[in-house]
Amino acid sequence: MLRLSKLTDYAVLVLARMGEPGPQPALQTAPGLAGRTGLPEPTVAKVLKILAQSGLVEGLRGAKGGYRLVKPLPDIRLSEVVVAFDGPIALTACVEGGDGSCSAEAGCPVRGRWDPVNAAIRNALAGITIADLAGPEATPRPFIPDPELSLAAE
Amino acid sequence: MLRLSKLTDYAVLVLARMGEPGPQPALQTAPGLAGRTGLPEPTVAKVLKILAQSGLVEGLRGAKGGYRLVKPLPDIRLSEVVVAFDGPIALTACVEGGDGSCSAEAGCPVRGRWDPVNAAIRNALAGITIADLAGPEATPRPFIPDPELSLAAE
DNA sequence: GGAAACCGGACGGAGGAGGTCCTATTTCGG
DNA sequence: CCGAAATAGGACCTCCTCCGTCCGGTTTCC
Repeated sequence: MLRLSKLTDYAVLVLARMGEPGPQPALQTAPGLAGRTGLPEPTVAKVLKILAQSGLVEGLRGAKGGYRLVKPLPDIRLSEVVVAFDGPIALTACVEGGDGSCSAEAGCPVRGRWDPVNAAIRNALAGITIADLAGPEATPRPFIPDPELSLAAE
Repeated sequence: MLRLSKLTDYAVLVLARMGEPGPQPALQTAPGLAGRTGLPEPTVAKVLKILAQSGLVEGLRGAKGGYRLVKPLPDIRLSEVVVAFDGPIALTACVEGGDGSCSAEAGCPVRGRWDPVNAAIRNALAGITIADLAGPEATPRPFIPDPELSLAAE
């Protein structure tokens, strides 16, 4: 139903918790965040692993290790999180170079016309930061979408 | 991967074919459209049934029956098609009134903050018509998204 | 050297989407 | 009056993807 995956949802929650000030403002462990978010610990660990692979958080190994935000919440765009978990934002499979999987590729009237739609979605998600979703204590920055991106003429 | 369902994709194709002028500009049968789009006939029939239920096309029964567009392609918003097949546009399950399904509902830092995101997606999809996806022969109308909807302040 | 924590991958179950088919109903044409 | 053509509305089954979990390996601090 045009849903993003549950992992993405969890990731926003985890990032929001990591961003709020506390006793350990910088370094947080997976078990600790699991307890604080109310999510099961293996799931939180998986989320953090993916976030680390994407470069949105930094993982420090060893005892007294943990995860640390690489940049503050207002600088993390929602689109970055979505891409990390759901892959490139593309509403249809008919995007990346025609690999012949589409049977009616030749003479398809909508060939290549989904790109402006994808760009519009991407733009919408890029205009919202995790700070916007985390709460009012974070400092949101206003965002004006570029009209050219909403319906890009070729 | 933030994909919309295949049926939605097919629906756009079918609508695009229905909109282009031809020998029978108004009335088209499911088998005929199947042959013209290259899609399997039962699938096209299913798509048309759903489109008819949503009021986007009108079905005429009996021999010499078929389907007819209710309004021209430039008046059909992509969001209408998406809603018809994928249901209400909501990126997360945490939207409609808290039914207790969310375990960490109380004290959830992102509670209710997804609504602006959903509105932004909805706005992006509403700003594109099937005519925009069908080809240049249809008359596109320029669209300027409302910045207020992209990141609605409460 | 042991404990704590991250890293990477693998595995199985559950849920939803996709595709097909069947029957009933309506309408046109002979 | 009857048969053909086409829509209407389901039911059904299969397959694929996501989700949650777990395991072994590695790194670092006490």
